[in-house]
Parts: sequence; structure tokens; C-alpha cells
Amino acid sequence: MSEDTPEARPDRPMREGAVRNITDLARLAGVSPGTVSRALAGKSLVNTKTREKIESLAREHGFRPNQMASGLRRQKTGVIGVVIPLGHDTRQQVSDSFFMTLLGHLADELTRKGYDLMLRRVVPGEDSDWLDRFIRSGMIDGVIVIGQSDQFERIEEVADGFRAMVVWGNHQQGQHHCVVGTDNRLGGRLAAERLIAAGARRIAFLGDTGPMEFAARFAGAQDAAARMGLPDVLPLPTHLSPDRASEEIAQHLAVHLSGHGDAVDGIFAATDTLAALCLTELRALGIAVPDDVRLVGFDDLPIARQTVPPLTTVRQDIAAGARGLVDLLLRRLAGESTESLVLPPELVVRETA
Amino acid sequence: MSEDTPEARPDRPMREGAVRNITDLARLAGVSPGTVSRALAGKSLVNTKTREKIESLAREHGFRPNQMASGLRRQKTGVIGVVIPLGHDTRQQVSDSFFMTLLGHLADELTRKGYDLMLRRVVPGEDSDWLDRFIRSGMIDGVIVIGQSDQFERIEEVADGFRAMVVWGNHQQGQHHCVVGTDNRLGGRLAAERLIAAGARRIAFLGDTGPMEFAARFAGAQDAAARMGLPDVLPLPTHLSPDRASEEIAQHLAVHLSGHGDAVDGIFAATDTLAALCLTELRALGIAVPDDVRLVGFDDLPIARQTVPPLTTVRQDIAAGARGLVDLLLRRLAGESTESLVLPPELVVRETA
DNA sequence: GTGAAAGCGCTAACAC
DNA sequence: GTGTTAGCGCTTTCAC
Repeated sequence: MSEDTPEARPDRPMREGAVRNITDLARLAGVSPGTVSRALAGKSLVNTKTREKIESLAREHGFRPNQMASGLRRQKTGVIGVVIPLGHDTRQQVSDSFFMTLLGHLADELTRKGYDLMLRRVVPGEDSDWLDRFIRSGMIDGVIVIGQSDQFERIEEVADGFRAMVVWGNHQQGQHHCVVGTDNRLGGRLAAERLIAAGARRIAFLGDTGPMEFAARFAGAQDAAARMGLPDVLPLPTHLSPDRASEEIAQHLAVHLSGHGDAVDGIFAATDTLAALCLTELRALGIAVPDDVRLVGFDDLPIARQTVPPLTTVRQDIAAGARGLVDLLLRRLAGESTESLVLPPELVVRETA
Repeated sequence: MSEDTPEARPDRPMREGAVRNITDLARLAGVSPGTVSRALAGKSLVNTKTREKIESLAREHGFRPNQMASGLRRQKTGVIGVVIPLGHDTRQQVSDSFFMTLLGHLADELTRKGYDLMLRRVVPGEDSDWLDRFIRSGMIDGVIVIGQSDQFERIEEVADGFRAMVVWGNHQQGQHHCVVGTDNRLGGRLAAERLIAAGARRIAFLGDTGPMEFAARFAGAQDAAARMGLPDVLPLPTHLSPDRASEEIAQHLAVHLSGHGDAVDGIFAATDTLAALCLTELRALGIAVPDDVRLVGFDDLPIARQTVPPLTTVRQDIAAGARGLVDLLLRRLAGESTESLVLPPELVVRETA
């Protein structure tokens, strides 16, 4: 792993005298390892002259202190774990645009704060110990959980004994873990209200109602329907992976849009991805949107602007979510106790409702 | 932090199950730390009885060996770095669907092989040292670079002194770094040939030709055009972020599709994302696809199936790419020297050409 | 302002 | 099979 052939780099300023650690550098600089450590860490108690010498030597030899050793000694790693539990729908959750976009913003935000990001995807079913294992690995200072999936209970358990955790997801009355997320119930209400305002009377919810976030969206839609004296919102369960979802959607549409008395005339899709798929199926069936059926999505992903017609949806502010997650986690790391952060959803009216 | 009160240990044998390290556990099990280490590492030289006792004790106390300490000692971390250089287009590259999907597959694949994934996004312009810094951080055993961006030279430099690196990108005659990627030039040729077969005579390439991958796609299209005796492929540069790209596309279309003599009648978009955007703009202008203009994308992302009409495109096998990256990297870690892996693109004909 | 020394938690010789 | 010991590379008192 180290130098395969010692004399392979004759033209480089580091022959076999490679600087492998702080002690090597100390020898070169004629000081003690302690001083090098202090200089490179930017501590104040080092002579400017000495520091400059050490820094230039380090640069010249491309030397950087080993973060593992440093981490071990200081009992902190400078790494934040980000874990995506693939609870309810093993496959596609992963490349799910929403989570991936959130991940991108998290990476930016953590970098800005000087932390590295360790990514782990886990399948809770196969491994009930997923969260503990990560936390106790000794590799991370704290953890951000992206999505509660169906693991609410397990997360709650862990939260009691471990402060350095923040979760993206839905907020529930009296829960123990610190969560950042959109007010899904309100979002669901906004969506349904829009469908109703656009003329829908028989509303369906497209998507799995198992995960907390989705359940809350469903409940919000139900609130709105009830308040208007409309029939209950009809759940149309699907998986998240495009292939299966498309099939399932086609079947649902065949059953519930056949034009008889209580046909569905408004669909609230749990995510924009599902909504886009639904739009494709509706088009295949020759059903006009929004004339025959109104459709509202959730997330406001880029795709929402590109469907035909463009999708009316409920926006989640992903960037703000990422900032919130990181901010709260760092404050917890610093010993503060923090409240959960609930972000307001925003209805974006385009052309499907 | 370190308790210099010697009797701190004997006085509190183990309250609240605080097993902090292998030594604590050893005391509990009545064996030496070395034995615990061996037992937990699954080495063969431990009495079955002893091993079981240690394992059950570890489970009971939720103890896991500290990976940083272990890593430090063994001089390997079990972590692979994944770095996304944001060279040419700082912003949207990130949440670019293609890279994010690749990242998801990488995460799966590395997990299967027992490695953790450390993610870093870097802006090379701000920090010329980005790759060295990561490699020498001591936190990773090897690195996968996602996309050469405009950093080909820098990657080449580093590759000479560091074996444990594999790069996603374009393969170039005689390059030093090990690369996995689609044959972009061939892909470009396939795209252009399809446009021509569909009746196009004046072909444009939509996208920045700076990054290597894109340059190769452009070159491939050019090959095809030249071979058929058609005029040179017209480059229509854009950024990658949807907002700017949409604007730029609109301008390009205004100039080159005005219907006069040499109007463009075939567009090869550097990515599906760009193609989808382009389709939206074409629709807005009332230009029929594929009748007035033929369009081919690249990647075969999920969105390609959902555009209206569905997008003809060139598929990259992302999962195979991820497997290849991981496989090659692990083989290099094991000391093998490896060839680059060039994957075949596949034309997927749908309805835009 | 700098050096010496004691570990952080773990593993791998080397004994026995 | 198991205990003992010597570090991995770094930081941080504590002296001076």
C-alpha cells in the first residue's frame, strides 16, 4: 500500500525520506512532535517563525496529520454520519430524488461547517441494530437520519441515550427525538383544498400510507375532505420504485376512474415522482388533466415543472431543511438542547389542479 | 478527560453498563483484552466457549470495537472516499440525477463489500489540493472520483503516486489513471446516427463540450456526421443547472430553428436532463418532435420514459458502472494492477427520434 | 514557547 | 488458547 517501489519517484522531492507522520516532520524542522502538532493545528502558543517553517515544510512534503489518530486522541472525529433507512420499500427509496437532493445539500452544509460526511444506507429489516451500530462505531461524532421510514420506535429508543442525533421526518406530539421536517399534515391539507377548489369531489391519495410522512399527508387531506363534507379520501397504495408503481397506478386507475357514479376526480400523490408517473398513465388512458381529473403532487422537485401539463404541487424547502438539520445537530454537539424544527409547506399552483 | 485518580476504576465496577472499550469487556469476561479483540474479530484461535461468552457480553452491553482505534492500529480504515469534483459548473452538478444515482449504487456496492463510504464534494477552483488532501487525510483506504470534470490533469498527477484510486469518466489513449465509464464517443455516434436515420441533416449538440465525457460525445456525433457527408455538428453550449439551461436553450432555439435555410433539424443533448428541458422549450415554441426536429438524449434516466413524447436516448448502465468502480478499486487495494473498464452504450429508441 | 511523556482504543507479535 | 507487551500517529498536560 505504501510505496510499491522505493525509488519509483526519483524526480519528486520526497525520496525514501517520505514524511509519514508528525515525528518525521518534527525531525526535519528540528523541533519536537508536540510543537509540530500545535503549529499545524493553528494553536496560538507557537513562535511565528517556527510555525512558518513547519507549515512550509508540511506543504513541501504534502504532509497532513492523520485524522484517525487525531480523532482517537481527541475523542472526536470531525465526521457526521448520514444514514438512510430503507425500511418500507427497499429498492428505489435510494435514488429517490428528494432524498438525494437533500443529501446533496447536507454535503454542502456539512462541508461549510468543516465536517466530513459518512454515508450509510441500511435495510432495517435485515439488521435491527442499524442505528446503534453506526453510532457506536466510533467513526462519527453525530448522526443525521434521513427519513423515519417505518423505524419511528427504534429511533425513539436510541434518542433517549444519545443526544447527537437529528432526524428528517415528521413531527409527532411528544416525541423524544429531534426532528426537522415539513408540516406534512398541513401540506396534505393544502393539496386537498386545492383539488377541491379545482372542482374535485371524490379525492384519492396515491401512495403508501405506512411511512409517517405519508401518513400525515394523507391525514391532512382527510381533514380537508371532512371539513368540506366530502367522502373519505381513498387510499391507493403503491410502491415507490417506478416500475412497480406504474403498474399499480394503472390498476388503480382502471378500477376507480371507470366513469361510474363515485369515480375519483381528484388525486393527491404522495410525491412528485408518483404524480409524474400517474400523469403518464392518465395520458395513456386518454383522461384529461385537470378537466377529468385534478392532480397535485408533493415536494416540488425539478420534474414538477417539466411534466405535461406542469404539475401543481406542495413545495418542501429542501435547502432550508438541510441547513436546519446541520444547524441543530451542531448545536446538540455543543451541548445545547434543541427543539424540533417544523418547516411550512407551500402550495405551488401550476396546471394540473 | 483522563482520570488521574487511580481508584476511579475499582470503586465503580460497572454502573449503568458502561462498557467503553475492549478492556472493560475483558474484565467482565475475565479474560485479557487481546482475547476479546480476537474473539470479536472472528479469528480462529479462540476457544468456542470463551468466544461465545465474550460475544454475548458484547451484545448485552451494546459494545462495538472502536473503528478509529482499530483503523489506526491496522493501518486501514475500512472506508472508501467518494469525491465529486464540481469543476466546470459549480452548482447543479451535485443533484444531477446521473451522479446521484451512481452514488446510490456505489453505496450499495461498497456496503456489500463491507466498506463504509465517505462523501466529499469539492470545488477544485477554490482548492487545488482537493484530491491529495482527501487521500492523505488518513481516513480512507481508497478513493473513487465521480467525474473527471475539468480536472483530468490533476487526477493524472495524483494517479502516479497513488494506486488506490478509480475514476468514473472518459477513457483516453495512454492515460495513467484507472477509469470506468461508458464509451462516450461510441454513444455520441449512435445518437447522431439515429438522428440521421430519422431524417436529420443539420445536427446540433446541446451542452458544454468542456468536460471530457461531453467532449467525447460531441466528437462521436461529429464522426457520424462527417461519415455521412453532413455539415459539422453545431455546438450549443449550456450550463447544467436547469434554470440557466432553460434560458440558454430558448436562446439557442430562437437563433437556430428560425426556419431559414440551414436550420437545425436534429439535436443531440449531452444528458437526458438537458433533453427534457429542451423538449419543454420546443413545446413552448410549438415545434413538433420528431417531425420538425429530432431529439436524442444521453443516460436513460427515469425521466426519459416520462417526457412527452418519450425520449430516445443512449443508455449508460449505471449499476454496472458502480460495480466496476468498486470491483476495480478493491482489486487495486489488494495489489493487483487493473485495466480501465469501458462499458458499451446502448441506443434506446423511443419517440423523439 | 517548547520538550517530554502519557495515553486515546485497539491489534499483533511473541511468549508460555 | 490466552496473556503480555509494544506500539499505530496524534494531542495535551506538565515542566522548564
